[in-house]
Amino acid sequence: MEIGSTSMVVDEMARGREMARQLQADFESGCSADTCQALVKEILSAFDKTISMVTSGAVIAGNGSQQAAVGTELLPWSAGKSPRSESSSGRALEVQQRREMCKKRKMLPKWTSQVRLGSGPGVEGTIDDGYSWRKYGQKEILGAKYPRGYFRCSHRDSQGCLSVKQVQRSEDNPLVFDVTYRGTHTCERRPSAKASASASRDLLQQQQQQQNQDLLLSFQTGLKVKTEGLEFKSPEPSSSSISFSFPSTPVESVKPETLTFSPSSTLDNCLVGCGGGGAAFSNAFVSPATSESNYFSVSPCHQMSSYGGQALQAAESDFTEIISAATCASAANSPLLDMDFLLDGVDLDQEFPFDACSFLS
DNA sequence: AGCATTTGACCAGG
DNA sequence: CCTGGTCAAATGCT
Repeated sequence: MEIGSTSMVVDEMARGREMARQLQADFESGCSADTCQALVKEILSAFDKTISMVTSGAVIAGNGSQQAAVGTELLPWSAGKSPRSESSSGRALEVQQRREMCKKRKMLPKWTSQVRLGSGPGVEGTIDDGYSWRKYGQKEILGAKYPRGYFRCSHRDSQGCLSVKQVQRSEDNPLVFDVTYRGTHTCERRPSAKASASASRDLLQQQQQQQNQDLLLSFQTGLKVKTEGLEFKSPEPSSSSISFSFPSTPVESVKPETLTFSPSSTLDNCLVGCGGGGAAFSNAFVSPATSESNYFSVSPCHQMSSYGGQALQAAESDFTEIISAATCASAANSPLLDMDFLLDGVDLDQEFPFDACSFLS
């Protein structure tokens, strides 16, 4: 975690403002899409850095020299040993660290998303948003019909990433899950996300072209996302990957499903509609963690090589497992932004690799 | 064997 | 004291 000061935050915000001005000027003068996109990335990067500095607790308001050491250095896990294995002398320190950690967690930004899954007995799915999550607990909640699952970023130990999420099935609608995120990702995205998506695209082109055309048609028909409240639109969010799987019912019978991200408090609505009997969904906005080109993929085959076990388990019983791999990385990394994507015009052959191997089985 | 998940226990806050 | 959140040993899976 980058240790920041107030001045660093201000600098970063000023940089973002300057970029926005530049973008406005370029818009008026009719700049190229590439130039605008580059500026957008820079702006988002500046915002994200700012958020990271603030939410990491690395900034003490009013005095940059009094930076609190509440980054990874105070966390028990960053010490490389189990808190409970410490000696008695370390016990007090451990308790103190735990208190600090709890306080800090409460200060982390928190928002809730509602994820709606498609219906049908065969619904299963998983999301690859470039982040990996590890389940660290499940708890029966008083008065709640369904248990709550607790997930943390699997890079917590290695990179000190504090992002966590809670997944709980909605009582009103069993197909809807409330996903509460806390903390932004400070870890690097899995580099394999894009590569695996490309591989599946190639596979698609070689083996499943005809079947997928039907699926694509169906998907395009049902997949419509509206954009509101955003000055500049991007047809594809950055570095996100979506894996879908579909019920073994005819494609034509699949009704569009919608999932809604509704970040609370400081966030406006982040509404994303997904069609095609959608399972789970995630998206990622332009992230500071990666400067790579935008990528957006949808795969009806749930990429069994990587997530098969999880998907199968999910299919068996609790959809919580589906969400376990799912994350709204966009919200996790860029909670200040609202973005809906109009995908009708997107060339799905290029950008949405399908692998219908499991879908057809 | 290494990794992820499960689950009972522990802890802190209200 | 109760509850939600987290830990970590046990277990399962690849």
